Amino acid sequence: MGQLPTVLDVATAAGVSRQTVSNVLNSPELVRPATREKVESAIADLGYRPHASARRLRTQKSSTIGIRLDPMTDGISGSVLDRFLHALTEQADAKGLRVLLFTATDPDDEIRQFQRLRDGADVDAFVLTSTFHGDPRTEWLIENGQSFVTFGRPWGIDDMDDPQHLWVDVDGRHGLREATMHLLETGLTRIGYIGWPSPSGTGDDRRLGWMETMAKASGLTPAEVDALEVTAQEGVSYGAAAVRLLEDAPGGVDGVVCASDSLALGALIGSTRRIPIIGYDNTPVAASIGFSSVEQPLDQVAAGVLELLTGAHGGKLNDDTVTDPRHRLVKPRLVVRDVPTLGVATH
Amino acid sequence: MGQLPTVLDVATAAGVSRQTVSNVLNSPELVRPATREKVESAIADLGYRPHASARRLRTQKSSTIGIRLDPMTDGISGSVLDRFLHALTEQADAKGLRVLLFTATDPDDEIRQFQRLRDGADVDAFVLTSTFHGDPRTEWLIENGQSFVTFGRPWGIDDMDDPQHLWVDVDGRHGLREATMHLLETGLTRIGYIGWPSPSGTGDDRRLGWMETMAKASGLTPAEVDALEVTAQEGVSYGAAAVRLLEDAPGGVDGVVCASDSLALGALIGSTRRIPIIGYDNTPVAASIGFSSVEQPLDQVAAGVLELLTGAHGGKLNDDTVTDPRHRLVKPRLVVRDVPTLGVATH
DNA sequence: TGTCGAAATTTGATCGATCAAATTGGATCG
DNA sequence: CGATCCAATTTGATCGATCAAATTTCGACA
Repeated sequence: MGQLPTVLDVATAAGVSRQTVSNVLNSPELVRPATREKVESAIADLGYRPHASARRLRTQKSSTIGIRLDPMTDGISGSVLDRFLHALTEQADAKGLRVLLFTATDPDDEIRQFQRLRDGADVDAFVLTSTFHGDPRTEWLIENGQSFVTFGRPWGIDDMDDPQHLWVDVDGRHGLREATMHLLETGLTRIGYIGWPSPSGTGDDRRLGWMETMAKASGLTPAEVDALEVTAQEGVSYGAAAVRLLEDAPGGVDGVVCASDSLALGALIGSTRRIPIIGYDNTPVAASIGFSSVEQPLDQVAAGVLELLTGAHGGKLNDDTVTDPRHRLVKPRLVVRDVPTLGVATH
Repeated sequence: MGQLPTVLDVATAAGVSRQTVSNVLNSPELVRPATREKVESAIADLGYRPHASARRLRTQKSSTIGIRLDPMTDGISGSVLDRFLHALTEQADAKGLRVLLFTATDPDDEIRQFQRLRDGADVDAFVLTSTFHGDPRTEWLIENGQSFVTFGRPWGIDDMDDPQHLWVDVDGRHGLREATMHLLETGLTRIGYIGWPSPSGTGDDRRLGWMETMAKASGLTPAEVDALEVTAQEGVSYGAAAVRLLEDAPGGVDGVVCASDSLALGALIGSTRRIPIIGYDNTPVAASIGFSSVEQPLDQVAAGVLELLTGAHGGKLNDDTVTDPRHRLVKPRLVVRDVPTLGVATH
């Protein structure tokens, strides 16, 4: 009860040497099956667990991933990071990796944290979220040879195919194609779009999905399609204002797809007619209120991140092994729900 | 560029020994000011950072706190854990502590994780959230002499004052007193309550706040007050159904306070008259839609947790030092917002 | 000025694991 | 049957820091 067992205790119990125990753990193929079994049962008997810090000191690896906890992406979609974090932690666990959190007030501060965590050998890779155009963080990480993967494409034109930049992202364009197509298939024609002002990497990508679907399958003229787009800042009240614009315009709208659940919720609240509205992110709000939304497959994103991180190049480029692609683009899924009866009493 | 500097490098540069450098870092009072300055400037020059794993190996402490990431407290209030986590990480950082995440599928699995993390010397304390009556986790932690603090009181009658159990919690009763009083002060009388079915530690506590305020300040008879309470499961649709019950009952209601924002949102949606409704948690949804809600001071909770953890007894009981209280009860704050115009077009 | 005790600093050992090199044991083959 | 080679295992050294004990320096005081 007093002391935790060490490799030496296990070795003694199994009648072998330290190193053999270590080998059973790290390179089982070097150990004869009979020996391995002896050691394994000794490990089980003593309840031995390797001492993480000792191992890290020796190997100079931490088996830990650092991720910044955003200062609450305030608004409704904060839960996306939350769910991603959960998926990441769960799957990292399964691979023997730990997830360490940190916070930062701004990108420069975040870089300072990178430095601190790297120097302390606390983490050996980082996962970045909410990347943006010309992000100084990825630049720093690349320059300093740090392993990292971003959740989100680098939106700068040049960076997108930078072989040193590993990324995983969700194909928002595909998501909005699905959403738009879904409404068109129910017989509606004039599908509006409420999105964020350009330029916005993610926003422009989603918008494109709506636009190309409308061009192809709505039967409207390009000018008519253009008139069905409204841009609004992120936020429920902006969504409400936007939907009114669409409804009051000549021709009106039959349905609306939005760049976010916040906008969709606003649209739902602001709408005077009961038209179907589709959001993005499938947040708990969408589920609670009951409107359709595009769901990001965050477990697939997490899996992708870990694959890239632990893959052949271990997050670092290795010029000759160009087997795996250096990024993953996963497809979101439309979750269809009935139009909710917002603000209308049922009795 | 190649190697990170170690204590020895710093010592050489400053013309002192390893241990002196170590002392400057850990027990500055042992070092003469002149020497300390020399060492400090050497540290700055070389950009030295102590190697966390080496230190942990030697001291047998990890300076790391483990916290379980809940499997998405699905519903709207998930963001509470999120915000708590953020506050905790931020303040832990400031104290040189790290926050390590883990997940678990059920309490037993969580106990297995405790064991794993303890044995690997990965963490030296745990923070538990969502504790419940007769929680096996706290039992295990106490039995095994593990440091921990819970966010949430132990609701079992016996456990509440268990000196081995450190906890921090939010005074929900106070929060509902404030909310109820606020509505009474605006001249309303019949304030209804939508809460969770008993027994529910948190729920019963909040309900009490409403009840005692009504008894004292509403001028209604106990029977009349009783009639203003409706219990509902957590969830938007249940909140909507509950508010209808209240409105349709003889006498109706002038306003409603709820045990959660989900219920409040439901009440808002389900309500046919435009009565003020107050939620609990001040989630992003409350802020977006714009209804009043009771906000938990999560940064104070985080601060309390860390104080207890790093305090005199370091999270572990030390029978003779009974100076600090072993728990903190912090007061929430009512965030007042105008009644939203849900589902009513403004033009 | 010399002595003594406290303060400041240094040296040697250690935490628990893995790496690198050395050693042992077996099977193969001329 | 003995030399050779490969597989399996062991031994010694090390990662970077702190602890414990030994040593030096310093200041006060007789």
